[in-house]
Amino acid sequence: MTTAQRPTLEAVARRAGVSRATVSRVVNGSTTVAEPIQKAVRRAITELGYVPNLAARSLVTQRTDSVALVMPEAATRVFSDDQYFPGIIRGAAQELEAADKQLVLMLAGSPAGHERVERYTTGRHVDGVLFASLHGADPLPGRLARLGIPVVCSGRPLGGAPVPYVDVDHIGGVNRAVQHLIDSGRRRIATIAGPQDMVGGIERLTGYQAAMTPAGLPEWVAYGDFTRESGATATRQLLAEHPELDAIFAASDLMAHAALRTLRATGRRVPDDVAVIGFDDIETAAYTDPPLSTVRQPIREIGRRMTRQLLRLAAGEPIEPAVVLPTELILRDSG
Amino acid sequence: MTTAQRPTLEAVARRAGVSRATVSRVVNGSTTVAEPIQKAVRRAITELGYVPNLAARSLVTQRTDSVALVMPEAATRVFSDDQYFPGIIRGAAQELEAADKQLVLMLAGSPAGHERVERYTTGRHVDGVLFASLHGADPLPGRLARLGIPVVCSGRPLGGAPVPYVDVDHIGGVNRAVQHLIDSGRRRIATIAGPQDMVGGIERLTGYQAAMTPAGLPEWVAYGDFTRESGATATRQLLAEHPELDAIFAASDLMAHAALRTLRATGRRVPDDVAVIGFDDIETAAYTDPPLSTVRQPIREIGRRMTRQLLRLAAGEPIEPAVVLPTELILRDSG
DNA sequence: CAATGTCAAGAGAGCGCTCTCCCTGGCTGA
DNA sequence: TCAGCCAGGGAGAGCGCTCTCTTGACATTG
Repeated sequence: MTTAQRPTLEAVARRAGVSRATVSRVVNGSTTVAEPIQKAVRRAITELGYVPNLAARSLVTQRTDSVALVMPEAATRVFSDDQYFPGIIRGAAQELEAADKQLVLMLAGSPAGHERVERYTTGRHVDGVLFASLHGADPLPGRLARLGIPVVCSGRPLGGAPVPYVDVDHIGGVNRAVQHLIDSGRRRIATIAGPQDMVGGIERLTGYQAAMTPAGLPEWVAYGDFTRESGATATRQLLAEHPELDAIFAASDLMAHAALRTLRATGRRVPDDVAVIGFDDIETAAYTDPPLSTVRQPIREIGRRMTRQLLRLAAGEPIEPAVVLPTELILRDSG
Repeated sequence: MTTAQRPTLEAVARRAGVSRATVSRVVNGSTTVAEPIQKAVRRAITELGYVPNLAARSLVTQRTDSVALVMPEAATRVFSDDQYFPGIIRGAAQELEAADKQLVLMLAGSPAGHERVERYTTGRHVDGVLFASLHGADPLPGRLARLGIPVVCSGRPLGGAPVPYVDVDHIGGVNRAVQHLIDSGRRRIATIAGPQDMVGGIERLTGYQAAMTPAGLPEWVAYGDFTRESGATATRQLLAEHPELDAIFAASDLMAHAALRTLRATGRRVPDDVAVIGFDDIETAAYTDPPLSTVRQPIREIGRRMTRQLLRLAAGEPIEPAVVLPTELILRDSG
């Protein structure tokens, strides 16, 4: 417990011999305060160690200077060792720091968590809400948008809610990757697709098809959920159904990593017998055996752009409804 | 922009035909309100969609119902693919959710960031502060504690500030790991130590020494900063100085992973020629080649316990100044 | 030289909530 | 019967800040 009461505007004003209003003006950077008075006020502020009470400020300004970052992922995937969420967090934190706003992190894995997020965000306890990686057609972003609360999603929201989003060019990136496999002579190219209730999962599969169909090649698909375990299962399944396959595109690096191991366990050499390309370019990708070729997506940049869009929205500025960032094919040794 | 003004206590009170005070009592769960009135108030609340204004509440209660989680790591290491921070975040988020409090995330990598954290936390904008993984002897936790602001650190704070903390048994875990190497016949055991300005780095080295010295074995130390790059460099250095080494204990799994690869690149077999044991038990550890033996630390549990301690502190309850969680030796194939 | 304009600074009204009184009325017990 | 006592509910004073409105001092103009 502090014994010393925190100094208030009033105290600063008395000490500087001015009114509360003037101190407020100085604190908030108004230019209409004469130089000597500004100096006196600032001195009083440092002498007293004055820090504005944000609750009081919020009460009158109707702003909170904080934004929520919601991660509605199932607990298993969030924070597995893929770096999606940490990347988004860093990008967002960086932009918010520049804007001097706070980042409130909310995990909405459980139904209770989701309800809590809803209560909190609809209660306008934040100036805006960032959604990282929606699952399925969550109605919450649309509902918030309709309430007039600024919202930006990472990844195009399924269900067609008119919510601004930032995403990467999944289709183009995967298309290039699969085209590269075709160009290097592969003809029996399978894919481990991601979950089909997430836009990333859907579009990466579309990208695969967009390269395979025009080439007249057979499309072999197994489904995973982006994790290593699911990647191993899917690889075994593909090998059982199509033992002659000579390449695999996996919709995540974790699944690609598992494919690498599973292929080796069955005596296949990578890339000699089977080429493998992943998606994400996680840190580990450069350290697999062999190093993994992959489609890089600029995760931090997604977080940054989302935040910038949100801040504009909150400031009442118009923004484009969709920002799509480029992906890049990183060729290492696996394919 | 919302056109509809948010309903206030006043509005609910009018609708329910009671006073503001009574509504407040119902909202805050006072028992001294008669059943029928409670019902009426609750109905008015749902009908109007009333959500309390937290700023207004904070202003009078002097609580914010939020706690800050500060990550003062250098940008390079935070959120590399080791799972320390995500783990802490999840653990903390989980406990805070149960207590219905918010998690405010602050990255204090840069000097500006650190200054921002200081301003924010000393300004009492949160009910308590969690520090994850201090670097060096940061004076901030001690300063906050002296201001009467609840603080809990992950890892014993260097510099001897009397701040409660939650840590794992680094020394015991490493000791067991190195002892295991000795027991399995290794005699030329080197270590890749972590940064010596972090308590984890220091104590893991101590653990190594605590096993080696009594056994009368030579102590070979190279230093890294927990990252893969530093692990590779350290391994090369150790091999140059002691080509005859037959085991390496690395103070992080990332460094151990790099050691695995570097050893293989020099033609050594793991574990036949050189055994390797890491620390952390990150997800990737089970997927290295060969799968990595390591000392597991319960990261999520650290986050949970820190938060529990903090909440107790904030509630004015007494807590033990240090909580030390056990570590566990996980034997896979590398050593 | 009076009238007007300009700009800096103060006064004061809330923002939406909690919480401490204080009042009311229905019961109890002597 | 009536004082005495609660439990339940209302009144009202702020919490610390922002912001509009107003005042006051001085410069400018006809």
